[in-house]
Amino acid sequence: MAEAADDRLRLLIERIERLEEEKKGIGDDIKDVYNEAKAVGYDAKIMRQIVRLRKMKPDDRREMEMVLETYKTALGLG
Amino acid sequence: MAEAADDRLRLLIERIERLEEEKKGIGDDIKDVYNEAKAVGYDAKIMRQIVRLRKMKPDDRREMEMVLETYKTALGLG
Amino acid sequence: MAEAADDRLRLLIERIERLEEEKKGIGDDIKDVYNEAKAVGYDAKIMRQIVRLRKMKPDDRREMEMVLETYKTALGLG
Amino acid sequence: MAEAADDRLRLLIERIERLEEEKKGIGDDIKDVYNEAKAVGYDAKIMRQIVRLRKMKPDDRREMEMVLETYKTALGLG
DNA sequence: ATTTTAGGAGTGCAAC
DNA sequence: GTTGCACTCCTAAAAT
Repeated sequence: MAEAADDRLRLLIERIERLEEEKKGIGDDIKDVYNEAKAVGYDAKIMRQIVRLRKMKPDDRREMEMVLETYKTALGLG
Repeated sequence: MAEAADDRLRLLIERIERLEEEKKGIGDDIKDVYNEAKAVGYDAKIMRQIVRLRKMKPDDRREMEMVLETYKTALGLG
Repeated sequence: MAEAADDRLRLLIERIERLEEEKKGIGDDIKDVYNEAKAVGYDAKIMRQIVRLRKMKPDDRREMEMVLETYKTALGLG
Repeated sequence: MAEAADDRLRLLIERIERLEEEKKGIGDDIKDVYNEAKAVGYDAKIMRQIVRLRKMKPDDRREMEMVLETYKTALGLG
């Protein structure tokens, strides 16, 4: 019976759509926070870098930063 | 007083981090649904196309599909 | 001798930079063609879809299109 | 006469496809350089950061780095 | 281990 | 001018 299969697919799609709406809502909330930050003078792009750095394990972060410094020195970007 | 500014930035960052966690959670839920769909034989990639098509306004979708057909015919992809 | 290592890194970086410039140049050329197409009335976005479809193996493309049709029918997007 | 229009579209598409092939070729060359660099012990990910930094105007780069340092200090990532 | 795929970030363009 | 869209790039995850 094809209708059963159709329904199953439709239900899966609808679940995904609901979840994507939620996800979009949260994405909008995040955007709001960045705008709020910008309004008081913070730089959103650099805040994103901070968020990324804080996601890393401290040891990995330090290691990465050290290698970066080394390369920068080698290239005269010190 | 610099500490106040530091705190303000930190609080903004922490709000963003909390929201990103939530967002990631929902992203994982979506992934689960796709896996569930795959497990019963559906093609996730094509399901994503369906989700995209359903996001469009029906008139826009039909218009787009018509133009696409025209181009496909012109290119011998009919 | 650190300078030798520095030079090696610098040379690699410079090769990459040269290649990226070339790549950017070609990207600009592609953009020009799309603009030219738009100027005579074609829809760039749909042209991109055509390019994507033509990249696929014909059998894969037909297979994909058939599954897509099936799903669209199931969802009432026919 | 529809065939003329079809041809025009086809020719535009083919020009794009040729350019995209070239672009892909260069992309592969870039990948080769990164692999070569990796083979002698360099970290490709950090090399990409270097390439990005070198693309910036020196003043902008320094400004950005200073702000980043400020934020890192504020967040205890110093 | 290699290639593909998806998600996220940044950039530039375009429309309003 | 700024908001949104589309494209590119990069990284991480997946699949093979």
